Amino acid sequence: MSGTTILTEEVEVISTDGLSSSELAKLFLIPPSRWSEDGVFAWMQHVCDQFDLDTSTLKNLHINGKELQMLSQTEFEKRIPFGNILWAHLQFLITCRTSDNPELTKYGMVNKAVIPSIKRRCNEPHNSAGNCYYLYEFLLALLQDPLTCPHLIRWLDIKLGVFKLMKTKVVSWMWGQHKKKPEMSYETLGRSLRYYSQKGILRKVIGYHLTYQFRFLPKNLKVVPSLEKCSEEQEIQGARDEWPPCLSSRLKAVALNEVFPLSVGTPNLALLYKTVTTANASQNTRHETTQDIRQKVIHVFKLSPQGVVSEVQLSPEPQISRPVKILRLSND
DNA sequence: TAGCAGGATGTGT
DNA sequence: ACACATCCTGCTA
Repeated sequence: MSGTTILTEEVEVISTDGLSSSELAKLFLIPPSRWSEDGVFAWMQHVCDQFDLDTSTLKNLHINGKELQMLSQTEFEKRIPFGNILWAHLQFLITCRTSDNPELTKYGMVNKAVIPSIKRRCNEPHNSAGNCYYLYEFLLALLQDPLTCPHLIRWLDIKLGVFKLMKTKVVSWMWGQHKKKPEMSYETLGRSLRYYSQKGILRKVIGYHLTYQFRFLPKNLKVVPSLEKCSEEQEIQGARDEWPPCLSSRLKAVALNEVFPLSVGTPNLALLYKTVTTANASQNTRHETTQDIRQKVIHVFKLSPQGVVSEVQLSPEPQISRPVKILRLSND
């Protein structure tokens, strides 16, 4: 698809390889039944791209939105490549448009239909466990989905892996749907996040509500450009203002030069942070500077997958020369 | 009132 | 065993 393409009767967009996020946003504002063939193709391409699916099989598929919506689920899954995923996503879009929940509509909320499509990631190689979809993966998926990021959850500092939950109730609800726990609340979800702090997967950013830091990120992290309209720009700026550069630099100083990538064996990533310096750490941490800690963390990370988890805790005021407390956590 | 920390215990795989 | 889910007490902004 190239040049100017009419995606619907109303929306004209310029596209080369797929649509920009703003173009997608326009497309999603139109009922799927009114999408042109190119509109349907753009949507499919977007969804496939989100889930790393091969889009080559879509090129010879000539179907418009009206025809698409007339298909039963069985017909849809038979005719359309990755039909189960695309079906789920289509139902999600339709539900968004017709939901009587104003908040869900406003934020393009995810109906449970979208969850199976996210589940697709369970089949990826880095997940060796059978029932493998962890909360942190779920959050990462939301952070990479323009339907949920930045409305429900957003990066405050993507290089450092710092993110904020914008709509705790909705995100918790989604997690509950995924886990078939309709009573899921942020209180419960938050408890799980605190377990992640113990395991070294996340770090709570102290002094910032609903703000956490991934200690590892996937190499192929998809960055979602903002889909917000002008009316929401102030809200976005507000969120940015809550994350001053000075805090970024402090986190950087005490934590890592960069957020380490999640690599093969993601479910065991906590092990990556374990260190062989158990004895040394217990004796020598009282007068360490942040620079010492950073060096140690990097060193330890490179050294060994065995040992204890080190957790650096920040105080509200930056005092670089002051000793920093290290919480040592061990499964022993 | 909501967010947060973390202990105890239950549940499903 | 693991990864939560639930419930709880207590603290803080």
